Amino acid sequence: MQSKPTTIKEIAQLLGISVSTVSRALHDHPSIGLTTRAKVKKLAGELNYEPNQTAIFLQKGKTHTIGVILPELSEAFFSSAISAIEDTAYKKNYTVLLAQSHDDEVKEKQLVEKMKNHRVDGLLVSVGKNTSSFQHFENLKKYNIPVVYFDRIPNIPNIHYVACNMEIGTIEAVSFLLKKGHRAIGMINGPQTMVATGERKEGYIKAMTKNRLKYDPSLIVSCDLTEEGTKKALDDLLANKRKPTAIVTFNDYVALFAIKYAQKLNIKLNQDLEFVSYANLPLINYMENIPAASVEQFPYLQGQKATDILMDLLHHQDKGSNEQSAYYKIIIESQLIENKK
Amino acid sequence: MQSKPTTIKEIAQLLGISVSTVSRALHDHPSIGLTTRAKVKKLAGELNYEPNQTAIFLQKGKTHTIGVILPELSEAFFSSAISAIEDTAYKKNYTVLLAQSHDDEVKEKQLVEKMKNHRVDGLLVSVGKNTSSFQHFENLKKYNIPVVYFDRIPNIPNIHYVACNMEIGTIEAVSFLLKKGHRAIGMINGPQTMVATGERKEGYIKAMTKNRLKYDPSLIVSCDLTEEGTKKALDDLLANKRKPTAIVTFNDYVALFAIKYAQKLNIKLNQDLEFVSYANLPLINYMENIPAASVEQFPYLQGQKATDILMDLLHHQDKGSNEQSAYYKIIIESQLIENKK
DNA sequence: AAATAACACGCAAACGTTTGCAATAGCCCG
DNA sequence: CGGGCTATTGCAAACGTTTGCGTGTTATTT
Repeated sequence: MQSKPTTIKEIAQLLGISVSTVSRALHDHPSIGLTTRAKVKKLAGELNYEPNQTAIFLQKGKTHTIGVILPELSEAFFSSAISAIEDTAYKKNYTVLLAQSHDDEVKEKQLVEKMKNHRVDGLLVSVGKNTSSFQHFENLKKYNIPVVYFDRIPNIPNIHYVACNMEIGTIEAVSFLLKKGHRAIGMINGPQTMVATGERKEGYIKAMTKNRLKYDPSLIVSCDLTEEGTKKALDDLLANKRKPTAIVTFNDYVALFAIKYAQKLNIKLNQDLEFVSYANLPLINYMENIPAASVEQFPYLQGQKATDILMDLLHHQDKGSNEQSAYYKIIIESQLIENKK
Repeated sequence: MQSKPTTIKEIAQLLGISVSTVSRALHDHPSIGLTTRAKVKKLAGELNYEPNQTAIFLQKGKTHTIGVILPELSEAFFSSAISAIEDTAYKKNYTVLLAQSHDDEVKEKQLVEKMKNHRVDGLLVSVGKNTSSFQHFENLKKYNIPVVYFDRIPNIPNIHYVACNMEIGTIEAVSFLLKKGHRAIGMINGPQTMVATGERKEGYIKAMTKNRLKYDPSLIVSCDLTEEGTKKALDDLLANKRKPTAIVTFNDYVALFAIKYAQKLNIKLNQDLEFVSYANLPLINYMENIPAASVEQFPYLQGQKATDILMDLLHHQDKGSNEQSAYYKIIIESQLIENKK
């Protein structure tokens, strides 16, 4: 009962014709007669013939498969991105090979090797936060495997990437609060080491100066993004000589920690203290007490764009050959979204 | 500069020996002399030789790849599960091919075909909530592609699966509410088509009878798991002649929809109405108004076990041949977790 | 009616690897 | 010194496709 899948060879034998004819008939090659074509297709249908992709891969040197390497599948941002990637790839008839680095540089390197051995046509990467060398990715160029980075991109030249710029969104966020009358606006920012922390700070300052307001450094505090750290940061801000009436937080997790803590301190939300955050969590839709607005980073869109770029690269790599000094550098502007309550 | 990957053939040519010798040398075949073996390995190292998996796949008929089909990658439960699957597969040197059905039966069927064409060695499946026929999965048996179902399992015999039994958790959940003094306990259940719906209902009934209480069918309502459906279900329950003081909801999404709606109706949470739910969302930790308790379903563990089973099947399928009437049926007991607020 | 074009199909190589079998060499032993 | 053995290596088929080229048949042209 354990039937092996039908092969082109069997069809050929059964019909008394050659394999090449069968192959061509199946592909509607013009040089095959209509009657033969019909016969072949009929039998193929009856035998439930499905081409063996591995054989085609070997023959064509293309696998119609793209690899995805990212830090953590279970993080909301990435699971949303991978969802987009899979959707987009599926539409173009590509399959996705998945792997997570857990922010481990060594594992990341192994995964690149593995992807190469599996002969993926291209790679989508969001680099681990500890990754310092990007040679393992750069090596792929030699093998003509294009790489598109997204969200967490390496700081090196000559790469394709799509990322989200936090500055604009931050300016919008601060402006939003200013327009609502707030003047003392606090910020619970991330660790100094992260690029995103700098972008947020810059955005904050630009928004203030654009509105001819003085920038008060004491209103920006760092935070390690844990619940405890958030509490401490909020305490600091509330103890400031200029007590903020609104706070921009590094991300939704921090915002929710802060909101929870503020409630415990009997602070009236959206009255004594208003929050604006960065949307890492799609789940915010399900909640009652949420930041008044969020800076959206569009994980789904990022995944989609990155995949589109990769597809484009895959379909044009034969032509432009070595002259292709053009690199995709897509910046998605973050955008403030007012949360409906 | 665009070097093609090194092949075994090139190594053979460079060394003036045959490909078979190279192949065997690389695999430490005993019949190859030590000196040749060393020479081959040295050159292979220098040329950065990596075996072409697609060729090996074709030759061996095995791809060392497992397919995963699940409804929605961006749902917390599944992203946690896929994370476990990838981790476990990685340890056994397998790669995972990923696809989401979006609960669309037609797409699910296409994906099965695609997986088959890609010659995955085995399949991990969580079926879509509307899937009514499972023939597309059953067909894989003929091709000797083992399937392990997890979480959302079809109600058919002779399959391998790992699932979480909702009954125990539900009994615990209802008992928890009874102990708190509730007598009119409502349940917003899922669609009748899902196995999990039945289990919840059974658990509910058992908990009631165990406590010598009468089971009132009007207190259990179905729901399509959407926000609108949830509102309607809650309306129904609140209009019941015996108005419930506590409600068990099908999952956290439903719970949060219900909680949001209840607040809009000015119902005092944890006072007029208490909720218990099933934990699909790790993010519930970040929120203020949450169900009093949740039934944990261990997505990571489920993914892990399912992958282990599949690995086991893959490594023993040659032997037992057709005598294997033994099917893995792993039940993970759900467990009530009281949410700290 | 002969030359030519158009059509339909088959042959065989190629993709990179594995592996059963054959072949060669060197060696020991009688 | 020849027979047999072992240790090493090569040959070639196989996995399932695709595709350039060649060939035979039929239809069209002048």
